[in-house]
Amino acid sequence: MTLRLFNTLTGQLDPLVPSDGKTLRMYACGPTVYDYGHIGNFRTFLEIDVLRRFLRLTGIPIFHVMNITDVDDKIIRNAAQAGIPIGEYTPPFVDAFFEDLEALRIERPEQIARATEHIGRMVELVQKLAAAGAAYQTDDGSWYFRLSAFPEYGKLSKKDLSGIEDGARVDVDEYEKDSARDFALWKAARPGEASWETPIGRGRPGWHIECSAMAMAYLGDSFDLHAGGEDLMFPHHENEIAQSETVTHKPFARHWMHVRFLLVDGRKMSKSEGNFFTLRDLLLKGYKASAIRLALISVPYRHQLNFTFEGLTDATSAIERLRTFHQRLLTGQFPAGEDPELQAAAAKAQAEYMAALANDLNTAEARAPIFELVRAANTAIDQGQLLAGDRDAILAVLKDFDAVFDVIADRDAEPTRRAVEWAKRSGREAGIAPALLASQSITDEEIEALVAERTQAKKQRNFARADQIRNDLAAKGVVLEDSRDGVRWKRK
RNA sequence: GGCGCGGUACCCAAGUGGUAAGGGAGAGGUCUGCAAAACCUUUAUGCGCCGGUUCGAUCCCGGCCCGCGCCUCCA
Repeated sequence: MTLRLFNTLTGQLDPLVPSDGKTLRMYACGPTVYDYGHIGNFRTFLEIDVLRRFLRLTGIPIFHVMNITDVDDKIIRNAAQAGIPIGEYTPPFVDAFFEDLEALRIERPEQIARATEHIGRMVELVQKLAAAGAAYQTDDGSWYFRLSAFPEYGKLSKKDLSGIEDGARVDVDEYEKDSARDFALWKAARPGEASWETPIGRGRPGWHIECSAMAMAYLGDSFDLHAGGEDLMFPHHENEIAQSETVTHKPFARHWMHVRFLLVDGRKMSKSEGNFFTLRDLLLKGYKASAIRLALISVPYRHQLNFTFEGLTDATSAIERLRTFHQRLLTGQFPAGEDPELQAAAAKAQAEYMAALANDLNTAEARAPIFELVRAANTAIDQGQLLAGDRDAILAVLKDFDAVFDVIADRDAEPTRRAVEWAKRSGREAGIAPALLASQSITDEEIEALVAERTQAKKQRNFARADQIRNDLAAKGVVLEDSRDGVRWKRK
């Protein structure tokens, strides 16, 4: 099964296959570590994670490089405000970023590349551009890319820049660029700012150069896929193409994937609008990491996703349904054998699931056959028709579902616990939802003991005591389910 | 102003030139000591509005209305 993925460059669905016939080599723009990641950031990383996981499910190995931008204007500004060097300012945010990825079950790329560790590569690239006549230095020592050196500029974002007047919306006063659209490759050192002494002068890299340099360092002049948020298409990715292809005269990335922005309550998320959420904000409100993951990946990546708390609640319920069903399969007793209809249903769900994802990662469509199978199987179990062979076939489908969605296996406790600890440690207790604190106030062992006591009470037909225990637990967000096979409990 | 996307039931949302997946929520029922879970029934003769093409359009074309994104740091 070959993934057909929309390619920004060609404007159509193109098959995504490794050009070397083996490993898919991809580069995805990572975070600028000036603050904690917000859900918009994570939507992009989640969608790229879906891509990775689906490729692997189809048997394609991946070599995925992700940069970490640990030097840029915002970092320099924030570090200066904090009164510390950028080398001290960014590490906590890098750690937090990886912790957040883990919480959301986003797989770590094979290669992480930090900008500050690749300055030499960037300098070499600037030198090559200068040698090619595509870069020039201004009086203050900064280097710029000469846009006129790359006639294909705009081919990714389909922009025709010929009609744009120099200086129209660009600040031309600061530096003496040849053309207002020329972009910075290297920024000359300014007093008090982080800088490196290099053959092209003392300074720091412009933003775009790092991705060109690091992508080529790890993936070569040409590679299979480059991905990122839609905002990066222009100018960031356009600039990467210009820098890279001017030097190599080869196509930079063959395939470009752009993830659409998410909206919050119908508006672009921004701090000034007051609709800005970090992952940690949501965890502290009591939403589970799995629900956040599912909510953010359930709308296909090329569509705007309108994030709401209701959507998070919906996702929570959907996950509960899947987990309850999964548990039912694992703990139930089923006679040996196979039911032809259920076998066919499982095979159909599997096929439709894969086909949906292969169609430009249509996650919304991919969910449907899974839930249809859940209903069919639940019905069969209720009627005593599900056999061991059917259970195995259905579990195999769920396994493939979770290979991409990764929400059935319950790993929600740890991220929440860590978020609460972090909040307490950093003076953010006010952000912790009371219900979450209540839930955290009881241990699994205490719950087990109360459940056992309730079972005893029920045997003695002391329903008053049994209900009291159930109500007490409910107050702490613990839900009980009685069944023939015993009592199952879960934290809401 | 330029470029682009979207408007599908109470909410989210997929989708196709031949008559509307899925999830959530609500209502009724089965089961249960009561619940929960599960299952069954139910909630769009309808897919922003108006024209057109067609035997037939939610899906194609044109116009209009509304919302959103990008064009500048931004995932």
